[in-house]
Amino acid sequence: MVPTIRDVAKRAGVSISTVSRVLNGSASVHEEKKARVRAAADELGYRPNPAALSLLGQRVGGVGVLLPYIAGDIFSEFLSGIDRITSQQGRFLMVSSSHRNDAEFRAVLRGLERRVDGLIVMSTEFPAETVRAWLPADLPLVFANTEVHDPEITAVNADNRGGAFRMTEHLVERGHRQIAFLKGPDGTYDAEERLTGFREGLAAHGLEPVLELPCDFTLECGEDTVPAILAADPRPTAVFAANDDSAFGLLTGLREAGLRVPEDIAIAGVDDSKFSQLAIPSLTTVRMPMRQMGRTAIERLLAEIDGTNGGSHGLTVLPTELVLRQSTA
Amino acid sequence: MVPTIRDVAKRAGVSISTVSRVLNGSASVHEEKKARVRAAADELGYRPNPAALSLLGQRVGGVGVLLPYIAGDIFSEFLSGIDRITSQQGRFLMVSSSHRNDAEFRAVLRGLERRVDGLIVMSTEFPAETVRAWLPADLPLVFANTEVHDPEITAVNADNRGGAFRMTEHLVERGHRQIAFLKGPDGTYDAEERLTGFREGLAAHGLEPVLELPCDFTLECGEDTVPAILAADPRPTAVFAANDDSAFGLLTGLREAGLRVPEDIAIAGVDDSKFSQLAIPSLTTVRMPMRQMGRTAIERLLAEIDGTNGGSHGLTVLPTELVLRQSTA
DNA sequence: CTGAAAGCGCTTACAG
DNA sequence: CTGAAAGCGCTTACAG
Repeated sequence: MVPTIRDVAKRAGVSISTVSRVLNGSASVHEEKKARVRAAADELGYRPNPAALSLLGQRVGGVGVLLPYIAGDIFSEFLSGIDRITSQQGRFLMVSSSHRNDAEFRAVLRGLERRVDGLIVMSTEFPAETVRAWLPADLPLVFANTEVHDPEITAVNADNRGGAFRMTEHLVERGHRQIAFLKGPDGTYDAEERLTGFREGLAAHGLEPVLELPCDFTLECGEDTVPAILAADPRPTAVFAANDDSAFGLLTGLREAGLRVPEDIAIAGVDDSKFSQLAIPSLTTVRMPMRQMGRTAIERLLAEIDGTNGGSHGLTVLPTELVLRQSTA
Repeated sequence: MVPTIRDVAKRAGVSISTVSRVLNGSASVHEEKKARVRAAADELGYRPNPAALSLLGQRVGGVGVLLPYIAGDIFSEFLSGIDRITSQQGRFLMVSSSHRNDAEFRAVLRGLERRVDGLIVMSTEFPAETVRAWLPADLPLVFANTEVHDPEITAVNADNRGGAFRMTEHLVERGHRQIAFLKGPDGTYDAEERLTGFREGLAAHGLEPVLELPCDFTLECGEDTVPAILAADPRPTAVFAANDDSAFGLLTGLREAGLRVPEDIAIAGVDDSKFSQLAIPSLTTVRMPMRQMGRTAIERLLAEIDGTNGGSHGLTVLPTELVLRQSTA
């Protein structure tokens, strides 16, 4: 069996209180006993039971992360930004995902909330205020990439809208007037923001959207959309896809249809995923700072947990960056 | 404050024992009280404190996953294979990674072991027997993609060696005699297995390796290796890279050097990562069944946790599959 | 300096 | 059927 504090006490010939004091350094203890306790604990490989600590209201040392879904290199960037810092601090990470409806979402939340010191939630489906209300008011909480209005809520977003806006301007500046948009999943925060940025970008130049096509961030739907794009009249000279994956799908579909990118049609995406520089042609895109978003989120969460944030809440918006490559050259 | 069983008892006008019995259905309770307890628990939003349950030796409901590192679409496939099943069962997932040396590895293990009902460990650096010895003997444990010899250990691997063997044969059959190999990180299980498969594949045809180049599974090292390949005498007519990412790096570097793939030099990888079919030329590769590996690992772990595995341990080797595309055509 | 005792939130024999 | 009590592994006043 796993040794308890009682085993250590017995072996060291002291009371469990003394063991506790030595191991936590919480009070002065006779040097000799101190040494005996340390030795006993070492020999037994004693480690306090986290459940007992947590019952006493101590920190559990864990941080929960809730993602829209685990798969995807974009999210693993985000996660590794968090993981680097938590594992450095000896904290552990609880990761959960796939919450399609609010019942599922709340179930996952319930499983997480009592087991961690704080939570990072990336919710593209529910606004921060809604999720906040599902959780105990005293649970440290940071949102990422989530719709938020209440300034009391701590959150870090990327400038989805601004990035899409500037990408649209870039296309206009390159002479495009018929620009189609490949949408992300309906009702999804980042997808909607990008669409809005696109529309605003066009409007800023007195243009109207010619074509807004439904898609869902996947390669497949990008590829499937090609016929609709080619059939459009007037046919768009550029397509701005709401993410890189669907842009890759476009690239493939267009090549199969015998079109050249960017000569016949320009393509742009959002994410700057690993392959965007490798694609042929390489993909012009809006870089989403996922790793930095993870880092910022965990830093703000830890500050909140440790009470060192001085009550500073509110939204941090990380800048996005235009990455110009061959697909719009 | 979060309501406790005591609050529910008070509200329902019964003892905490009765509350416990009602909520667990562990004994028959007067119907009327039952209803009162249920109502009180509902109104209060009562949920048992997982720490208390865990102190009593009950299952905590969690599964830990230890990965070499979190980033990478390959691992997120693995994770999502696990996550699908755990979240279906209302279990939670604790994920950890980045263990560069054994001290770090053991620290992560310690953080995990008491907080979960079982553990899935993907250890490319330490053999299963070693990791096993670092953990309590009674902790349900499944290894994935890890060197293992002891038949008592439950593990699921992909047939790295066989896949590399067949890929090598494929290259030989396509007429290549000067085949270079781009290695993975030294001392890493899957990388070593692939190298072995390569050598055995050559040997089976009476060939010798002409060039085995150090690399570390990254795009960058793949690209950086190109000069060495071009400088080799005799120059290889094919390069087999230990993973897709380094193969993509090769593709880029070779194109920049003005070589055509596969006409001037054939390229193959391992993984069948998302982008391999999108690359130009599309990449011939060995498909690693990461999602299935995750699914199998979690299924075997849950069987072990629930004691429904009938004591069946041992290694499952999932087949890998040759995916022939343009880069070796 | 140090031990006995209370208590964190629960479950489960043990008595009724 | 139901409550009081013990106990899971710890920490922390409380007395010495």
